Amino acid sequence: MTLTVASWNVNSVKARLPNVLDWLREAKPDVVCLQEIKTVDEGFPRMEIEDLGYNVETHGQKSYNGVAILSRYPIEECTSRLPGDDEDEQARYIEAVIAAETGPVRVASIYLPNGNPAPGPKYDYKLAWMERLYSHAKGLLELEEPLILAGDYNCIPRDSDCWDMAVWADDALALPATRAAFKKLRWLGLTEAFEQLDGRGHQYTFYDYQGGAWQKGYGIRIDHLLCSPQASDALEAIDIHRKTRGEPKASDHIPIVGTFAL
DNA sequence: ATGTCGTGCTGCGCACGA
Repeated sequence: MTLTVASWNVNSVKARLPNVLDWLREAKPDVVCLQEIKTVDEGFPRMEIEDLGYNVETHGQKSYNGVAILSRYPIEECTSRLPGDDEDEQARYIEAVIAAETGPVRVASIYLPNGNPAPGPKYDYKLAWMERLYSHAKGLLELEEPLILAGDYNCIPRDSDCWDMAVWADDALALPATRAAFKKLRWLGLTEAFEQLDGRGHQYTFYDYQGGAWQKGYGIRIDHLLCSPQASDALEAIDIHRKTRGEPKASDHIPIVGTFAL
């Protein structure tokens, strides 16, 4: 059996509904982690997606942020709060246990803060959020189960993951402290799926709407699947579905899809 | 730097976030 797990920042699920439905019909992913749904739970196009055979869990917010998990398999536990800050109102995390054929698989949909401008309070929030994610992931890894933390990490891990490092050097997505926090997360024992099976430079998951970035090839790789050892051992393929970026009314992000023997 | 996009109110143009 294989389980495909995708991550896609859709930049408004309501504005993107035709694109999302087309892609679900074509790619038929088993599990999808969505980010930036930009709607409250009641506004999520639940029925349209359920009609394609998905169970749906959302953690929405008005206007900004918002995450969701779609699954062709039953969703067991589901929580939508990253521990560590009771004051945090931003909907950036949802975690669920998927009842896959071979057993439970824990999946989280992550929308890590952008952090610009840096330095500043937004960057402080980003780094604090990454520290909270680190602490939470540490606990999850102790469960020793297949775990996939999928999402828009707003982190460019390497210079070769962007089209021109000179442009991004001072950006919150590439600053040394951002990379260090991302590295620290991986050092817990999480494997980045793309790095494990591919690792080439310049394989982007985001192209800005501005300045004809898509046409010029000016992209960055910021959407990642981080895998526990039990998930990493089962990883068979990783694909970036570039075709979606060329469609009318495309999201600025591209889905990344992992295939697991789970 | 910018030939951008989506949301929602200050509302039919603008501010904000990305």
